[in-house]
Amino acid sequence: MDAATRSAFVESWGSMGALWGISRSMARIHALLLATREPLGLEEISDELGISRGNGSMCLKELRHWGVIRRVHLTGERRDYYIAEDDIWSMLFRIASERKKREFDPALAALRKALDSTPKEEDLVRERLGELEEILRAVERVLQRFLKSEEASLGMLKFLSASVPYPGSGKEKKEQG
Amino acid sequence: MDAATRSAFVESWGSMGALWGISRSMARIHALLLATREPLGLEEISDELGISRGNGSMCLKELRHWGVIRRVHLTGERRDYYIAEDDIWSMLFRIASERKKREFDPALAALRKALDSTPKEEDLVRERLGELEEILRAVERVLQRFLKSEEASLGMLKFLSASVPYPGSGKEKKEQG
DNA sequence: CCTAACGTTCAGAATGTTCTGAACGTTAGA
DNA sequence: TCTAACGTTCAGAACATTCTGAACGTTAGG
Repeated sequence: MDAATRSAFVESWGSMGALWGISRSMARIHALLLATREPLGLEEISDELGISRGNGSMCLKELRHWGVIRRVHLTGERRDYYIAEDDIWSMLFRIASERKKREFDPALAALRKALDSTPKEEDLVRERLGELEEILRAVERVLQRFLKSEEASLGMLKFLSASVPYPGSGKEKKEQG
Repeated sequence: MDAATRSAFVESWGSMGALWGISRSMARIHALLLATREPLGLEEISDELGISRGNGSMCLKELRHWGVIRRVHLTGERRDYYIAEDDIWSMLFRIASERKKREFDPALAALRKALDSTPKEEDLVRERLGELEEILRAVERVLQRFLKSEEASLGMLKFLSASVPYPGSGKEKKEQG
């Protein structure tokens, strides 16, 4: 891979970090390690990306915490080196789980409480909050099924992308309790 | 609905704004309008939420732009009033479409380019980037199908939440070109 | 024991995002 | 025409996030 392409990949992946909610630097380091066969040390990484050692150190720590990179030791070398783990899916999965718990669940709970305490005569409000609750409940169910198991979810994703019989114009079935 | 509950709902919805990528104030205004039967004016909204008129004005404009609130005029009143539209789904749908286009698509394109220009002998890197590409391609297909039509997508969501035959342990089918 | 190479931490700097409020334009009514 | 009520805008303030780099702890080798 030529330098320009590698750089483009690193930067794009860095930008997309915002989509998962991880910082630019973290995402760039991850991308660099993904795109490099040899283990890299802190200094190399920081120099290559033009960031400070301190920042690099913190990002590497956090990436290890997410389980997406691994620290390795080369014989005869004192430094720590890092390589990307193979399970990229793991990171996406964990971040999704975390965000659901921290951002989605509390909002849904508050919505339900608001709906409960809305008096009968508030027709319009009940209808609106009810519609919203229905949507979010559906989202929640999908997420629950999807986030149940890290392995299964990847299979589901691939399955869904290929062949789910979405209801084109037929009516919906219900099989679930 | 009592004041405390309404307030809790408004604040939770505000926090969840981050999940869709809209600002706290915008989300809070939207929540307030959802939870109120009567149309509200700029001044009432700003006072209730403790934000400036300027900010309120801008948020209302943007919310109108997303099509999730509507400006109404009360006879004999000079002020503009606002009420929530019923299609909350619309906002979620449009934001999702926009973010896919702006954040997801470029990253996938860069990844594909990186993969193309990775020489054959870089086994490990090709494998890693290949896995990532496979995941993102699956995500893209799901998003494409899902974001095709605003109406259909809501039906899909509810369908998926209830009865999709995810591949428990069977093998995947392919029907798509 | 001393030194140099290295990793880590965190206070404060830099940057990015959101909000405020004063200035301005518009309109209805006097 | 003038005034007051209203909506809008945007420069800069306030705030939040991310990054830097100096200080520090640890360890290997001398």
